[in-house]
Amino acid sequence: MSDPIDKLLDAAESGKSIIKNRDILHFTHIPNIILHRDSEQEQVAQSLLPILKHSRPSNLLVYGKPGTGKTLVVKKVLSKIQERVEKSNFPIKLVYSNSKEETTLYGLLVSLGRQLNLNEKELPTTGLAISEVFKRLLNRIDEEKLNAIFVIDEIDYLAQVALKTHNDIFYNLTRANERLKQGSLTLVGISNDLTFKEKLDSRVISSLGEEEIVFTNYNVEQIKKILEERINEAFIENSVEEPALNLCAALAGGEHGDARRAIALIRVAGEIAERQQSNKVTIEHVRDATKKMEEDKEETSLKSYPLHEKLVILAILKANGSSTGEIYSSYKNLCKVVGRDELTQRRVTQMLSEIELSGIITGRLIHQGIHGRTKKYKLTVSSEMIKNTFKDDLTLQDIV
DNA sequence: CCTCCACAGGAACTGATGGCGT
DNA sequence: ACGCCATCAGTTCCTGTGGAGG
Repeated sequence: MSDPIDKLLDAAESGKSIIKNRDILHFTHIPNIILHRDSEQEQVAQSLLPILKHSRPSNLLVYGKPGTGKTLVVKKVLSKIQERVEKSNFPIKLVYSNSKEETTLYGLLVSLGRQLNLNEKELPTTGLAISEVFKRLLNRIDEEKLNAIFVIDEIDYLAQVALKTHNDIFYNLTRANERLKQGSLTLVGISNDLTFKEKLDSRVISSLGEEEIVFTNYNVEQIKKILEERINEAFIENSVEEPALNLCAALAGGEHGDARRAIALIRVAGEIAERQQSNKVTIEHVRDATKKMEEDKEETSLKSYPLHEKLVILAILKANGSSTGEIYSSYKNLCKVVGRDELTQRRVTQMLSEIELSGIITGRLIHQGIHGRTKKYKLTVSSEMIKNTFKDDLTLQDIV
């Protein structure tokens, strides 16, 4: 007679769990787990050594593909150094920001400012000129004689934005020390793209890239070791089968050597195994995990699209494997049905390439001679999946 | 060999939003 | 009250292009 939900919850609570410490299965929660980045840690530490002698270190650039642990290493080394110089007369102020999370230049500067304890009043979230924001950051550093270290993650992304808006933010950042009477500013840039420097002004390159460190990709062996260590801490003993571990390492390591992905994979596999009341993580669980992660990613990105993007996706669904022109007229029909103004074809082609980037559709450029040039798009996800995710959207209900 | 299709995709612009300093 | 500044979705205008068909 008990509620089925209660039953489920009871079962989950009392059921056996094979994961004993979930935190360890999140890539970024590293207590002191070995990253196999000894030499890189050493290099980062080396280049920051001047701090210990109470002087400003050179700016630093760190390269590496995603999931190579570059951010973790930088953070770890910096916080160690910070601990050590805490009480000296050269304490450092650590400021971290990710250019991808803060989509605009303004947002990034504000996030940096907040960490320097500039409040809403001293630094509003909008309304100011960029140069004004920058001035206020420098003023704060100057006033409080801070030795600030700005860690800017995915700095290549920021470089693109700066290039597009013709902003010389990098120049200002790298030359900030010339404007400071007291305190100092050191820049640590982290980038996925080894070639991004070419886009920058040569004056900026020389001061930004005073020191450079490259993180190589993990190979499958290293990924396996990392996984083993995490598994030892996180799972109950002997609950992950050897083949499952190998598959995990092979899947993540084979492509890009992405340790983050490998760890996420083993975590999801573990969760699936628990849900099935299994006491071992098997190859099957890992396979299911890859599938599930893929689907989750697709579903969330599908849900997060604005209305017109959703309409475009539905238009592709109606005319699968067709050209931009056909998709566009199908889209126009859908617009009529839901009673919205249609957007221009230019905008729709742009949307299509944006959607393509997320991997939900794939496009193929085709030259048909006298019949012109088109891109033909195909869905990579099942139509059921799309229908299911769009079912909840009120304006789309009738068409789905 | 030339033409011309049916778009791709870059660049510059617009208008709304939101909030600043003076 | 006013001008200014940054951002964003969207528009307008544009140049570029591989190859079937003449």
